[in-house]
Amino acid sequence: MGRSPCCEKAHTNKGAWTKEEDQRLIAHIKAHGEGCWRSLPKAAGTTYSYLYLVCGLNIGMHAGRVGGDVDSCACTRVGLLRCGKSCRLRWINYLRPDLKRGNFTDEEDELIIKLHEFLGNKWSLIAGRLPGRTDNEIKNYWNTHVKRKLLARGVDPQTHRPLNAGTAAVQGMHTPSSPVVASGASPHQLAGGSSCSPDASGHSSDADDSVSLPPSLAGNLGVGMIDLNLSISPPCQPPLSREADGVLRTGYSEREKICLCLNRLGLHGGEGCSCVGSSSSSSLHPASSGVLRFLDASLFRDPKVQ
DNA sequence: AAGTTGATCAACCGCAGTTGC
DNA sequence: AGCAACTGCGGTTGATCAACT
Repeated sequence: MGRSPCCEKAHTNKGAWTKEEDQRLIAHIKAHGEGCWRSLPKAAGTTYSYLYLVCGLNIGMHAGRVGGDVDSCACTRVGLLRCGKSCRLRWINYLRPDLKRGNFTDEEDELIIKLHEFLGNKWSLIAGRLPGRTDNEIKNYWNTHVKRKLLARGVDPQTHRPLNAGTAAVQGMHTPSSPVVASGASPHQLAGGSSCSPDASGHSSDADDSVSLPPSLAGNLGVGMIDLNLSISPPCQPPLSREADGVLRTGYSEREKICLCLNRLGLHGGEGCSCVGSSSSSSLHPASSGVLRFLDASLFRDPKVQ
């Protein structure tokens, strides 16, 4: 069976959040930051994060330890008895100040459809490409609106194939379970480079950072290149670094990029990398047939960490 | 006006992956 | 290395509201 619940059922509220609970959560996060539910108190034996979060609104820790004197704990006075998981969800899906409210635009609709075609039900990845939208929101929107929209178009919302067409009719198409990626790469790995905005021309500023699509698929999507960088907004700022020649440059160095040579991860130019010797970082990688070459190091940074 | 049905979406649950001891 | 605990994700549920009968 699965893990035990993240928190004790006793002493926690469930169901809809009240305004007061929202305010307390917002105040706590403003004071301590989002990361608070991760940071456990170390000094008091076996503890649970929700206890820290709950009581962090007031005195710090829920009676010191699980099984402690709950009645004497400020939690009971604070009145926000929520499991940390629930707090996180409430914050991410509802209280975060950068959330976009209101209906989805047609552009967002189409982007969701395209991303879903590539990624399947990877709602968090899709949400990462729609600033201000949450995975939960997109998931709900997909299930209530987009599915129907696609069915009305005669498209299977799961496979993105025509509902009554044979497989041969859409050769070159792929499904989320058989994505068009470099061999050995999963849909999760179908990522471009930095999350920097496209330049004024509307193209990615670095050809390496986009994913080339086979003509059949590109035609279907109505695009030639689609930027599938899946890092979470805000857009990255490539680091400023001083190179060996003493000159300050921005951007990621070749060795900061994760190389997919030989279908394994490693540093570009490192052991097993067959890129070495290629004249330019923009040249197509022989192992990836140009579909996917690098996962930029920025993808592995915690976007919340500035 | 009351009851029923359908749509929407916030919140919960369980699991997998990750982290820290 | 192994285990316990945490985090984050996707699937599902259930409360609420609007439209309809």
